Amino acid sequence: MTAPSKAFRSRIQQDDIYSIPIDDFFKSAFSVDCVIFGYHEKQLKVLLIERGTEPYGGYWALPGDLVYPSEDLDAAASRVLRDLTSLSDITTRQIHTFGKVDRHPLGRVITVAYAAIVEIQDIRPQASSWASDTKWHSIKRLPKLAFDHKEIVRSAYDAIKEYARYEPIWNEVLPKKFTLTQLQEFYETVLNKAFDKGNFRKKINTMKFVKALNESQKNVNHRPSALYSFDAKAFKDYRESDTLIEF
Amino acid sequence: MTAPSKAFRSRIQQDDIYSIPIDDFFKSAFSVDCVIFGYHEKQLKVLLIERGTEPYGGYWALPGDLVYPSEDLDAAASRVLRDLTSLSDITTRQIHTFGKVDRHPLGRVITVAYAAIVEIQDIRPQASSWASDTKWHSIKRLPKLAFDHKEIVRSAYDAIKEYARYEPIWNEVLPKKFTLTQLQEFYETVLNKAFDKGNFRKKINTMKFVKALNESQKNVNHRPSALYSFDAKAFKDYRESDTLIEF
DNA sequence: TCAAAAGTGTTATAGGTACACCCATGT
DNA sequence: ACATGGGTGTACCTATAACACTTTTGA
Repeated sequence: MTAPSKAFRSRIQQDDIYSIPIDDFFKSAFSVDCVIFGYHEKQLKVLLIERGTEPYGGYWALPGDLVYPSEDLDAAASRVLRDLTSLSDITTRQIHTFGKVDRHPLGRVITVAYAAIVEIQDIRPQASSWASDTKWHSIKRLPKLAFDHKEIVRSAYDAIKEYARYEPIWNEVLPKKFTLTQLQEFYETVLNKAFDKGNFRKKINTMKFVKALNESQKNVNHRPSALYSFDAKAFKDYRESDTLIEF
Repeated sequence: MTAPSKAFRSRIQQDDIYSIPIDDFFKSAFSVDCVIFGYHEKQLKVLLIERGTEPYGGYWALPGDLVYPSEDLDAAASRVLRDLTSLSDITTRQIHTFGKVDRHPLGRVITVAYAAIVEIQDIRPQASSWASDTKWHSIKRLPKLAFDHKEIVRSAYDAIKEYARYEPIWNEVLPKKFTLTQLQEFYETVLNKAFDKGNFRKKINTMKFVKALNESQKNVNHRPSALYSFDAKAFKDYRESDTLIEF
């Protein structure tokens, strides 16, 4: 890609900005930042990287990168996620775009925030090629973060709670076969809210896309739990119906 | 603002993109596009401008503009809205950011979509300084749109429906004193769904922030309706409680 | 037989849906 | 008196919440 063509620069210009040299509009950049939530046994965490360089050297920050000139925005988010976790096929959800003038001390950079949720055990720590140090931090006790990343995390956390209420995001985290207790613990952790066991199970029973298997746990020192799985086809049907269940 | 400093360009660069000249990251621009919904008497419309120049000359498009180098993102959206409608103090809501590589035929431009809703009667048509022609189009019958603007409108429409379910956005559109029928018509129009009169009124009665006034309509050839108004203080209390009402 | 967790049942209340009916005003 | 929209009441049904109870396993 070469410099923006004269045609591009004149065509894209609007009448009332004639007083500002058009080149100034090309002194900005855009990035993606990923809020990667990690779930494991009633713990919700966020994957942060430690910055090696200024600005905010030594601070913890969200993994992110500039978007390649010939790379779709969503693809950039998937790439950051993949480089850091070695996981592809993870659903990333665009959350919000942050564009305050002074949010980056060295220039004008707007950033598009994405969120994803993974099972912590599925990830080899330090798998990234470019993050100097990475660590899972409990969502409840975050360190000081670089840039406006605290605000980005807060926003992504709110968003993931909304997603959890309407979509089976637990399918991205729980094992293929899971127990209802595991499912309840997931909801309780993410939504930070306790549910009554009986009522929870009644509600799950109304969800046709949570299918009981003819299997149960083995070698537990209590009554073994029945195992359930996510039924993608039933979920598709449910999506197309108009009776939506929420938490 | 001058060209990005060497320091900025080297600091912002990440290790794994060394193969791409850093200058290429500054050949892009970002814009805001506004989906301005207009409501008036059971009609929901979108304000479009006619493009005078290529690309997409003659097409209808969303009002939008490049973001000024020293302008916050949200401020840019407010500016576009204000220039076109002469209205300030309108709530704009960021919807989504569109960043496909090929979405702008003349270069790499990502755009942040914002939505707003206004009362059509509040606007002097053609009030804009830079839009060659502007027109309200019914949400149900949109013309061919420039760029990916169809997708943006779709996305904003979905978002405004969600907002309507949880927030009193009718307060941005209905007169200070309104009737319950007007309120019901607003919901029916925006959500594209009919409600039972009695049940609707029962639900509204549970909302403490819709306050009955001791006034009624005058000079109507039927039983005059009681007038209601939005109670900002009661709404604040409601927001801080945990029992949220939705449609 | 005990601990631990799975799993079920009962009851009360709140909220949603459908629908019928009455009311106040101008013409 | 009638057309027009405003406004209310009831009966039914479903969803939710609180809570007590029974069941199955390994140790």
